[in-house]
Amino acid sequence: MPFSTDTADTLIDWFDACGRDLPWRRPDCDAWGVLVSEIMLQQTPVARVEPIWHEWLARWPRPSALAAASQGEVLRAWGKLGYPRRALRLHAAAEAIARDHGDVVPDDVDTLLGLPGIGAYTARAVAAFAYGKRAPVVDTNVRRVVARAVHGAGDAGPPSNTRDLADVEALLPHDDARAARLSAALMELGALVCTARSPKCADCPITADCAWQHAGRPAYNGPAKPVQKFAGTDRQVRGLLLDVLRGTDEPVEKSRLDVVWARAGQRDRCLDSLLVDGLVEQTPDGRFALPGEH
DNA sequence: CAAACGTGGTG
DNA sequence: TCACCAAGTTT
Repeated sequence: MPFSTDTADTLIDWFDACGRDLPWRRPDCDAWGVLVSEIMLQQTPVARVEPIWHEWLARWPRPSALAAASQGEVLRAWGKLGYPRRALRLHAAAEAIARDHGDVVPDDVDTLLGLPGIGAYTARAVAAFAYGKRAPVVDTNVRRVVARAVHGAGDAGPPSNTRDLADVEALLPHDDARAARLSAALMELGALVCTARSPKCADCPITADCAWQHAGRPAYNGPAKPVQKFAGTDRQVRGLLLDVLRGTDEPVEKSRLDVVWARAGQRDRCLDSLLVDGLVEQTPDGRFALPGEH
């Protein structure tokens, strides 16, 4: 059941009044700035992204500028944002945009989907937020808002790309500009009001139309969501290894890497996987460094 | 489709 | 303290 026109308008008005003034939402931010923000924001909070985003846009204001940097420079500038393969993929996307698209971020979903690191969410986010297009933008916030406001559930169940896209598509106004604004509003509502823990229903602009409210705010009863461990995993070890290389200009001996993790088997397996992923490079003399700098 | 993939803040 | 959470993508 789609939102009424009034509900859509209410949400858009709420977004205009209460949405955050984030740098990638400003009129002077172009599609490249939006794309960089979307990649950085994947699984990463706004507060940690903002300072890095400013550094990147000042240093690499266009895709071709980033493409001209080495992978090592890019990984260093990525810092501790996490999931550093995103940085490599964004670098590769910048190369493709510079080479194949006249240094302009594509504006259609299918072309965007062909670029490295850009999936179902990011492609539509760029189309909607950078180009004002009507495209269902489905992230974890939107899935939660739809689960509650539309389906009356306590939270979203397991993701299903096809079903999630159809759900949100049905909510969008036909008009491109308003659809794009509503997409931003849905995300912002999930981020600020309809949050995972202790939602602020008293501040919600659409409680009157919320199926979850009408149902008496039942608890989530779907399958338990898997919890991600970190301590002791390969992800932690890879992070420690990479942190050593980020902190040095010169390639390092393996002994410098060996000290970060006691278990040799896991440590070596992780170093090998970093080499395979292209996040680490071995110099001819056998030392280790970030890629493309030596 | 499930699992892998970083990091740090917070209730 | 520690489990949960944060604008996902790839294999």
